[in-house]
Amino acid sequence: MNLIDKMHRDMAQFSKSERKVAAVILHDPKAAIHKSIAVLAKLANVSEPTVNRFCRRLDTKGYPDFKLLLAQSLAKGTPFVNRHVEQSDSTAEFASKIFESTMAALNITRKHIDLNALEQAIDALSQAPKISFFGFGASASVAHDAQNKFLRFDTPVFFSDDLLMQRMTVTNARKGDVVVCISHTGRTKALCEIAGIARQTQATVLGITAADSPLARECNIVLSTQVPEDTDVYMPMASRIAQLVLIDVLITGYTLRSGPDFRDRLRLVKESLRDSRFSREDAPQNPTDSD
Amino acid sequence: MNLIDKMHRDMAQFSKSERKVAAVILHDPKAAIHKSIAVLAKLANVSEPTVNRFCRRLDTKGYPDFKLLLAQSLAKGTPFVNRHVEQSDSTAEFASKIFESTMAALNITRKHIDLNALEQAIDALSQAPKISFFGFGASASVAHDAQNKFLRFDTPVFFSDDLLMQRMTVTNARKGDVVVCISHTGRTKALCEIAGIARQTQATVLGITAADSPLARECNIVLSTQVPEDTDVYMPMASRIAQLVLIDVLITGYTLRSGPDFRDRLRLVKESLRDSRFSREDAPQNPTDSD
DNA sequence: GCGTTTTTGTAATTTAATTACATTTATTGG
DNA sequence: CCAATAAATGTAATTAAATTACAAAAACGC
Repeated sequence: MNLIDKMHRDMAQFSKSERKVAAVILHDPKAAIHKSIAVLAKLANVSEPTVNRFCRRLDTKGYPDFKLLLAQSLAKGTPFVNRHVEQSDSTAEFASKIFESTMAALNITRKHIDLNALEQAIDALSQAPKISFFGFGASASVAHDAQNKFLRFDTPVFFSDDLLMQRMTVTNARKGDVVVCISHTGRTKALCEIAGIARQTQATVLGITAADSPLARECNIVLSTQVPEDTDVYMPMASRIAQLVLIDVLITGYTLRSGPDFRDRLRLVKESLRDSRFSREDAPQNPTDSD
Repeated sequence: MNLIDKMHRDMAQFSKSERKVAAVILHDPKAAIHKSIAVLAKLANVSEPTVNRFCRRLDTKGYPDFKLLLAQSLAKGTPFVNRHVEQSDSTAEFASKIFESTMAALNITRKHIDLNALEQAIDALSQAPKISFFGFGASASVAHDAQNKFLRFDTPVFFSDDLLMQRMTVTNARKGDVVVCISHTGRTKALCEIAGIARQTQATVLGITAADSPLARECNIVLSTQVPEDTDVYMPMASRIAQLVLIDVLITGYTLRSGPDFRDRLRLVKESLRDSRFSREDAPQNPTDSD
């Protein structure tokens, strides 16, 4: 476990002097790893053995070992954090922030993924006679993207951003069909309605949305994208990426479950794209590319 | 820079004894960080000062400092790597692999981003009387997504997946207009053609594509997505995510450059979406959501 | 308030790391 | 091939750092 978290957690159990040591270290852990036990003791106004005892209390072999673990905690600790873009940011700064926020969002989504729901979702998709994708606004393009991916298989796939078309399609869903509803907030009325209609047709409704949202309650299976609320400053960015990667996971599961036969067909579809593009100068044609 | 990589890189310049030290450390770096200088010296069959000198050669303050940096290198080391999905993977396994590969791709793209090109791109977009997005296949949905984002501003934006529409639009481009061409491979013939036409109209052609590709050569500004070739096993996944995040960076830059006035307008657009969704039970309405 | 336990500090000890210097080993010009 | 020189390595001494043992002080219960 992370040493810094541990220090925060055990703070209550520390003695007065130990708390002083912890405070100095936590104030600037990066600097602390370059201090000797004597310097640190002086900064905390305690004796050297107190610092040593403090290290032992945190299950380290001694001060040098403690510094080593602290250094590792710092290096590992929260690799990517969500950082807000500021008006004053340089191009390099806000670019980095956006990349890191996105990576942080993916990391969180990965950690909180409900494997059970994921398996159910892949099962349902694998056996579905028909699959349709719904979403509005930014989620519409996620739905569109999902359709593109599933088009490579021979299961009929539907997507439209037209409300009437959507309602018509979903009304005709049959048992076993999968209706995928995508929404970051899970509070888009039109989409909840679609999900509701789908439920009545006995189709399997799969939500890629916020847990415990109105939409989630309409769904049979929910894959939640637990992206922190404040991730998207001006518009949904990281949350949408998380949705897309979830779709990637779904289609990978679908492909794996379809077995080698289907994967051969997939390769054929890709090879059919060859003529539409320039050949590579330096390397053999790669049939896995597709744009 | 990573100490371990550094050791590998500088191996040739090391002296005989230094190489012995390096070998022992590299053989099991994790164990090395818990050894004293005496133990390490004995293992490498060299004297203690030789180990010390070795540390200094790697620009560390001494042996303890070296161990600290080594520990950090180990903790940090390749946080996310591209790992292939195998037929035998469990759901948890391939899900993790996809998430990590995507994060790895983003990490690489972030590192290799050409800040100069990025600034030029944002400048061009900020001043463009008209912006259009082009892409085929998987990149079409990226282009579509880009259009969605830019629609929130009052600059005219165009996107279509119809080849004729695209050609018509691009033919009418004026100087200052920005034509954004998106392709993972950069070898899609139709897109290169579009880019070529755009160039003749004196519009600024911005490519989000592979460096040194046929498409890249047609562009005025290139933002390259340096995703390893083998990232996308069955279909473009990580590369497309990288493109999307690049779009996010572009629009953020665009928004920042537009100043506070435009950002107010953006908020108004978002607030206009309120009625279309359910209110939050537990928290105030968040005007930044939009799907 | 007194005995007990816990906490903290002082001083001594041990261990580790570094420096200064000597020796060996390679390198080059004649 | 052999000095002369430079580079590399090791030995021993020095210094710095960390730990231990023990004593003093503070906190706690009765």
